[in-house]
Order: sequence, then structure tokens, then C-alpha cells
Amino acid sequence: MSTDYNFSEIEKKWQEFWAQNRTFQVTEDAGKPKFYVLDMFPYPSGAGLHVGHPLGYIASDIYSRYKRLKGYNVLHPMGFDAFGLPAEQYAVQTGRHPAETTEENIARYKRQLNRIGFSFDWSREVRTCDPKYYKWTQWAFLKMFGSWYDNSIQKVRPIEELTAHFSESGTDGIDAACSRVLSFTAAEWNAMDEGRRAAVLMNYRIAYLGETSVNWCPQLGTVLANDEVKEGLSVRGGYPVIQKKMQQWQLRVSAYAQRLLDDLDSLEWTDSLKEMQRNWIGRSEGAEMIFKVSNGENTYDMTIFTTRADTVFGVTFMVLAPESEWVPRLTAPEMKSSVEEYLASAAKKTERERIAETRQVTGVFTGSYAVNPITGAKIPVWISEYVLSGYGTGAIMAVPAHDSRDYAFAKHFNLPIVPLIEGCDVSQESFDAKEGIMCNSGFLNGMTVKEAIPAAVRKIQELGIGRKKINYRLRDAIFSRQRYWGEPFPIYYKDGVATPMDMSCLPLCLPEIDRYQPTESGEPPLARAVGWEYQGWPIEKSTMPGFAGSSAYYLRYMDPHNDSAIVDRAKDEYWRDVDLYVGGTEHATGHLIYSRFWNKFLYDLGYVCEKEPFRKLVNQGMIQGRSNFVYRIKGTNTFVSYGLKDKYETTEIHVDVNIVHNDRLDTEAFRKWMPDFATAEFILEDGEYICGWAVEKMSKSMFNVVNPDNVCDTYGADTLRLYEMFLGPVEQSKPWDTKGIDGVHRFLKKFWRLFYGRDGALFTDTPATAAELKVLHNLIRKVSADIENFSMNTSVSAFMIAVNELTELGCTSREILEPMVILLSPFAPHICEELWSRLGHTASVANAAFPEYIESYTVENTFEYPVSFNGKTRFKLELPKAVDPAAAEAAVLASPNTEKYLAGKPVKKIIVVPSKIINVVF
RNA sequence: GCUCGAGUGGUGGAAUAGGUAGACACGCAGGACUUAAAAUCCUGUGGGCAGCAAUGUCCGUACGGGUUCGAUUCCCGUCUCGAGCACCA
Repeated sequence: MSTDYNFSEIEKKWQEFWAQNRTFQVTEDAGKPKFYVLDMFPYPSGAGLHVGHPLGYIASDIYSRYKRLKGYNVLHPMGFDAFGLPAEQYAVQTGRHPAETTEENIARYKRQLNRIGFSFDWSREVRTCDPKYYKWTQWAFLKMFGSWYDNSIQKVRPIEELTAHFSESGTDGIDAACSRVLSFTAAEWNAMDEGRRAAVLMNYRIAYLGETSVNWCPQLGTVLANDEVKEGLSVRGGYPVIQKKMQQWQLRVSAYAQRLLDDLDSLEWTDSLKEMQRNWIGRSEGAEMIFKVSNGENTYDMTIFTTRADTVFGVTFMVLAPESEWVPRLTAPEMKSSVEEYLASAAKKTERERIAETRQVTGVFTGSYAVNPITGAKIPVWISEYVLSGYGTGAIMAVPAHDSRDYAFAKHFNLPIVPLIEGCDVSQESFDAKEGIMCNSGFLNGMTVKEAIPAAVRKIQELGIGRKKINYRLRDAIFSRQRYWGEPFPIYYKDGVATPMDMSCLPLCLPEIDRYQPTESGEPPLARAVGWEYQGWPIEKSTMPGFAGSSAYYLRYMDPHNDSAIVDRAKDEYWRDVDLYVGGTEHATGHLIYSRFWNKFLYDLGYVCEKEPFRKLVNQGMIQGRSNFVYRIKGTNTFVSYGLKDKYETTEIHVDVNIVHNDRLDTEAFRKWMPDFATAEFILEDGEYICGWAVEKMSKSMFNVVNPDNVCDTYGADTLRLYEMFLGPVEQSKPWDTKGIDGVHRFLKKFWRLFYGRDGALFTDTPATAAELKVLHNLIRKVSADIENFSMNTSVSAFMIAVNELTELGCTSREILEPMVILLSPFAPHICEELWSRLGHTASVANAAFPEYIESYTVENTFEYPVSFNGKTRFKLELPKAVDPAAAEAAVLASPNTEKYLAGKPVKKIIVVPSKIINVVF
């Protein structure tokens, strides 16, 4: 048996051992407390893993292994978010089936992950593109299609209960989340034909088909959700996005807005993440107010939303969103052509252009007028882009004196501005602050703004022209994607009416098609599928978005092979929810909202037992790339070292970081790297070529991608794991910098040498000394506290200190070394398994028990020493044994601050080291 | 513009409840072992001043104030960086 630390042999051996012995497979065990540790499952991209990906996985794996040692039954699964755009785009280019490339990518990912020694229970693996998995995505969709949200009990109910109510009493007594408020009697309902009823019900379903303004990305040929668009460009690909009205499947997430907001308080998430979700939900309290509007022939009631009901006396015009349904009704004949021209120009703009022209004022007059319900004044109705159709009612009352957007509009089109707050100057800009005393405002005069807002709301409520209203920014999620590689909708169109398939039809498998691009007529790829029909009727041709499959995957891990339920009730009641969820912050307003919504929906229907899916959430930081540069002297093939480059005219060239070590270039490897450089010459400094560097995104084009496989080859997985933790706090973003990896590797070698010297085993059965026990127990305390707090980086330091100390003490005692192996095993599992077995154990170290911390081994041996001051015993010194009490007393009394310490305050203790006071506790 | 978060040596970063700032590691410098290299080990390493020296002393956690016997930590203001939202009425 080798006495050297041969990591590659050890790591291979134990990875095989874990797989063969199914060491990390778990089942429900009522005798043990459960703990569910989840990583955000990866999208298996063609590029494979780089060192940034495993950061969170390593931290969660340490946590899982630690909890296992602590006696918990730990569920720690992994799977793949396997539907998605890149595989499909690759298919469009190459004609290869996305399933094929996805399969290959998953195999590569699994191989890479397993090399790092994660304790995943692979028997529970899920893949979103597997029909056995997406059966339950489709199932949930059908459940949503068959449900409505009852606002009065804040809960979802089966749609049959709504139809029963309709046939008995119409819409009377119904307070439902809906696309638009409808009102009809039972008789009217009963007289409707099937098609009409279907249309009415669509207004209430949680999953519904509706016309909406969507983010359309022409280059991708698909619709995108709000969180898939950043700054007017698609997150995937960075293509421009335009607004387009389309008939789309949507999820009525907005029904859950208040609950999604309220339940945030119960979660152990970072404040910043909760804040992000709060902003995204965007609750705002205000009022709805009805304005009479007239196009000259007819008069209508138009409802608007405002948070400043108090400013109603200053409304000098109204504004409609260009997409508002009021526009056609209120456009006067003589204004028709200019309105149409304006609408056309607004529709043509991309989202990005709209943002770029943010402060440019545009708009057009409709020719119609509204009546201010309080003052009776006749005010013009305009159309402008600055009003959004998706928020409130898509129409506003404009108060230019107290809203900067209305102000800009009024100035531009020369509309009147009426100030409503005493002493405010609106000649240059609006006065938006909610402070001051009201004036020019009838019954509100003399009140402060804070008083006036509720007073105005009360008044309009009395007059029956409005009511208190809470609005949310959160919109319904658009659920259709015009592409191939996603879950098909189990919906067919019977006489044009969207009809759900029977549950027994699930899974509805994705059909084969010959090509993956949209059809020539612009239909989604599924239009190419031959026989894509159900009982002779056409099946829905769009597919579900990426977030569909990732919204409930944590539930399937609890019971991944169940074909008759999304999760067995007993298993759900055992595993309940995710105790620790680790993943990137980029999912804050996407996946993490959708998942919470999805879970709440299933909770309402009684399929799951917890209101919230993810109890504690940790956001790991991104690992950026650290690029290296070489400097070629212009017009030559000679490269000059970093420190000398200013003496020449050079071009900076990215060089593969894998042939650079500690910023020193491996010149031989460089010559072999690319044919162009085969004859490269170098100007060195001190015999070495020093490279320049910069922090950039980790990407192939910058040659700064570091593959974890390479690190495992050179240093081993245990070093990689420790180093990623050592780099800094898990939550923090930082560049991958291999400087320092040697230090961590050196630590593992030192650790090994505690057990094995040059001539064989060192460990003995001699009892531990007091000093050794102190080192061990301090470490136990430190490491458990650190892991619980997720500060793995300081744990690694603590290990280094402990190993140095034990080395210095010449520790060989099994009594110390065995617990050390257990302690380190979550961080560096392979070396610990090996040492554990060499210590004579046959079971995996993963099945050991975490050593208990015994305080008496570590407490400082201190004693109290009374100090008299001015003849009285005034305070006590808590002194370490090593300190001379007389010297300490002298130091305290001599301290110029002692008088201040004693000034009227009782002193509890003073901690002293020779000649210096360090700690006074009152 | 609004909302969060963060600014500590040459570098990554420590400092649990306000109590010896800079742990640990990298890098650097010097040394040991070696024919040599690699590996390994030891010593030093925030800055200024004084001293042959052990050492002493002052300044130091973005900047300016405040609270406190004592502030990297708490409070107010400023600057810089990062993240998110962005015409949300």
C-alpha cells in the first residue's frame, strides 16, 4: 500500500465505491429527521462544465455530507433542465435531433460532475425532456386549465364549481381573478352555446388562452416572458424584441400576487432577493376612478387607476396606452388618420428603441373628451406611449403639476397645468413629492397630502365613482413558445375551441419532425408534424416555456418514478420542502416566482403539504474568467514579457489560461498551441515570460475557460473542492485565479502526512494529549458553526491551522486523527475515505457520526481576581491562567482610562493580557 | 431616476454580540536540505519614524462627521463600485 498521497488513484477508487455501494441513495425513514438540499439543476449546454458551475454544488455537497454525519436523512438529488433553445438552434443548423445532442451533453455533464465527487442520489435523477417527467408538467397544466381563483377565500377551486355557480346565479357573488370583469345572469349563462361558455370560462382559468401584448423576438421566432427580456433584448442570444399582440397561453400568476408577497416574510432568503421579488410583484395601493368619456355620439364609463386620488382637481387631460381597447372607440372620425399613423409608428418600434427614447414625448389627440367626475370639467383624451397597456387599466388621469411624466407631456402639447399644493412652483418642473398642504382642491383644501389621499378615496367611494384598489405590477406569465424543443400542450381545438385532453392521454409525447425551423407561413415547428391531431382535431402547435419543466422538479425528486401521482402523499409529507436551495440570483424574478406560484397552486388543490417550496435559499456568486495576455511586437513573431512591453509597440493577444501558471507562460506549450506561434520567439524577464491579465466573463473566445477536469487531473477533485471554497464566500462573485491552488493542495499533502510518513503508517493508539484535544475540539466547534453559516472559506482556513498545529505537536493519536478525517470528509471526501479505510474501517466515512464538541477540552483556564480601587473591591478581572494577577492588576490601575471605566458604571469584567487591557465588559 | 449590497496590505480574503485589525493562503525576500532541479521545511513581510538589536512609537479598514472608555463593526452625510428595476400613474 502506497504511503504517498496519490489522489488520482484514490479518487477513482472511491468514486467507483460510492457508485457500486449506492452510498448516497436515500429512502424515507421515519426514524430520522429529513433534510432536503437542492441545487438548481443545470441546463446541459454543449460547452460542458467550467470551474464556475460547481461552486454552488460544492458548497451544497459539503452541507449535505455534513448533515448526513449529523444524523439527518439527506435528500440531495441532481437532474437536468434539458428542454431549451440552444439544443433547438443547434438542431436547426445541423439537422440533428435535439434529444440526441441533449443526451450527449447530459452524459458529459454527469461524467464531469461525478469526477468532483458529489454525493448525489443519481437514482432520483430527473430530466425535463423525459416524457415520464413531462407527463407531470402537462398534468399540472391541465389542472391549471381546470381551475379558477376565488378571491373571496384566496384559493384556487375546480372550474366545475364555477360553472355550477353560473348556472344557478350567474356572476352574482363571484369574486374571481379574471382577465376582465364580466356580469351575466344564470339565465344568460344557461342560454349560451358551448363556444360562448368556453370563451367565458377562459376569462377565469388559471391557465388560459388570451390575446395579449407579448415580447416577440423575430430572430428567435418566438414569444418571450418578461424575465427573458433584459433591456429590450432577448436574454438568450441578445436579439431585439418587439411588442406584438398575439393569442397566447398564459398562467394567471397575478391571482397569487398578494400571497407571493406575504409569504416572502416566512422565508430565509437574503433581503436583497426578497426585495427583488417585492419589486417585481410591485404592490401599489391606490384607487380606481370612473370617468365619463364621450366620442360625441356615445358616452362610456372609463375606469382608471391612480395612487394619487387627492390630485383629482388637477386632472387636465386623460391618456390612453396605444394598445388600449378604448382607442378605437374614442377616436373621433376627424382624428382617425393621425391616430392610425401614431399607432403604426408606436407598434413598429422595438422595445429597445422605446427605452432609448425614454424622455422623448410623443402622443396624439383622440378628438374625444372626458368629464372630471369631481369638478365636472371637460378634458381632452390623448394617446401616448408613456402609458402602458399592461398596468392598471391602460388609461390614466393626467395631473401634470404633480407627475413628471404628465408634466413633460403637458409642456410638449401645451396643456394646462394646475398646481394643487400650497407654495409649490411648477413653472420649471412638476412637484411629485407626497408632502405639503392641498389648495385649489375643493373639499381637500387645507389637508396635508397624507390626509387628502384617503379623504379623496372616501369621497369617490361615497359618490359611487370609484373605490379603493390595490394594483400589482406582476403580470400573468406568457406560457406559449413557438418552438419545438419543449413540452407539447395537451390541448386540441375542437371546432376551434381549446379543449383539454383526458389525463389518460398523458404524457403527450413530442412528435418527430423533419426540420426544426418554423414553417414558411410562420407557424411553429410542430406544424410540420404529420398527424399532430387528436380524434381528428388539430393539437396545439406551440410548446411550453423553459420554466414549465423547472417549476416543480423539486417535487419529483421526492418520488421520481411514480407514474400515478406527481408525488406520493406520504413521501411528500416526509420530505415536505427544500430545506436548503442553492443557485444563482439570475432566477430571482423568473424560476423562483414561477416555482412558488406552481407550488401554491398545487397546495391549494391539496397535492402538496407546504405553502412554500424553498425554505432557505443561498445565492452563489458567479465565477468570472481571468484572462491572460501575451504581447506580440508588431509585425514580428516575437513576444515580449509583460514588464518589458512598454519598450515596444505590441499587440495584446489572449492566450489560453491553461498554458499559463501563476501568470508565467509555458513557452513550449505556447508554440504548440497554435500553428502561427510554432516559431514564436520570446523576450523574457528573469528567465520567465510574464503574462498580463484581466477579469472578464468566462468564455471560449477569451481563452479563459478552465475545465474542472483539468484541475482534477493536476491536483485532484479534493483540491478543486477545497480551493473553490477557499476562494472566498460562496455568495460572492470572484474571478477564477489559480494562484493559491498550490497552497490548498499542500494542505492536503500535510494532512496525509499526519497519517503517513516516508516509512509508513504513523498513527498510533496512544491517548491524545490535552493540547491535541484542544486543537481538535476547537476545530469541531469552528467547522460546525461555519458550515451552518455557509462560510466554508473560513472552515478551510481553520483546517489548515489545525493541521499545522497537530503537525507541530507531533500528533499521531488515533483518538485525534479519526475525528479529523470525519470533520474533513464533507470538504475532501476522497482522501478522507481512503484514510478512513486505512484506519481500519470498512463502512464509508459518510456513514460515520460527526464528532461531538466537548467544551471542557477547549475553555481557557481562567479565574476571577478581585481588584480594589480606592479601598473598595470595585471589579473583577477574568484572567487567563498564564497571566500574573499582580501584573494585571497593576496594569489596570495604571491605565489612564480606569477612572473613566469606573465613572458611575458597574464593571462586569476586564480581560487582561500582561501589560495591556484588552477587553472591558460593562 | 428608484431599490438593495459592498469598499480592509502587493493579491484572495479573516475578525461569531462594539474589544489586541490584517487570521489563513498566495506572492515576494532570505535561509536549510540537494551536484542540481523539483518537492519539502524554516524565518520575515501594512506604512512611517527611532534603534546594532530585542523593541519602542505614531498613522492606518473609501472620505468627512457623530455616539462610546473603545468603532472595520452602530448612526448621519459624501464619493466609488456591483446587482436589480426602469415611463408601473
